[in-house]
Amino acid sequence: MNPELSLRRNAVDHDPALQDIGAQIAQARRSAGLTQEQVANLAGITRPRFRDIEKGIAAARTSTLLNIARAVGLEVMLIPQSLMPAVRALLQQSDDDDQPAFVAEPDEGPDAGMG
Amino acid sequence: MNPELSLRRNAVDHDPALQDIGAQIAQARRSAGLTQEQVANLAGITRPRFRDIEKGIAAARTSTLLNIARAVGLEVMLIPQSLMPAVRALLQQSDDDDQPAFVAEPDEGPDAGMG
DNA sequence: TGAATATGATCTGTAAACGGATCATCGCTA
DNA sequence: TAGCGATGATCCGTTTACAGATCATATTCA
Repeated sequence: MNPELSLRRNAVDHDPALQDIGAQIAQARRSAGLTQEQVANLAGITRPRFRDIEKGIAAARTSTLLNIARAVGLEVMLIPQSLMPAVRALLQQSDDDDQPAFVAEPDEGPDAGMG
Repeated sequence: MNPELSLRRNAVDHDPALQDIGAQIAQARRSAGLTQEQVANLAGITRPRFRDIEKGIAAARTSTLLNIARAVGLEVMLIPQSLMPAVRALLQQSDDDDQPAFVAEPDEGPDAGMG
């Protein structure tokens, strides 16, 4: 009774940390130009399962997470909490050089932008 | 037959990447001065289960891995493979700072060193 | 229009990560 | 020697990440 008081994790109770990891995987997958099915095959799981993981619905096993990360060009690393700011700065910095300040649009007239 | 040719993952076939993660967790746990039981409680699992994970025998769920990492002062991060050398350099550097170039020995005379 | 592709979603079974209990072994200290 | 804490290890039952199949919903393109 009183399911609100239960400590049990329901299927609806999605961990935000899992969703965050799923979002990072999804972004890396799109950056790599891969479909869900391709990554699922590379990681040795099925597409429905990979979808659940990308959505943060399911908590993949560590071995599966390693395979997925590598398939999309990422690596799972355990970082001391004290070094997280430095690592974040490193990631942020490389993100900044990745993209120029404004992106060249392939198919719009010269007066289409920034109206 | 020819078990070497089989693609199947047996229970005996322990993934070295899992063992590596387990070793990192064990080292961080000892650095934090925590017992297996303490970390297991902090992570919300039982001690036998945590032992399996630390040994690399079992592949913890991602949610469990996150809880364990935080319990021992670590964080799970997804790093682009291209940035791994930089991150490794960062970890190596802070490891070097942790320990002075030579360790003061508690019980040796002044003429004992660098003979 | 329709075909092809990518993604969302649900179903039935199975394998493995979980809880909980139990016992053994090792190292340390009184 | 006995006692205690930490770790190694195995048992059974439950939960859930998995496989595999199926159907629906865009979206794109001929």
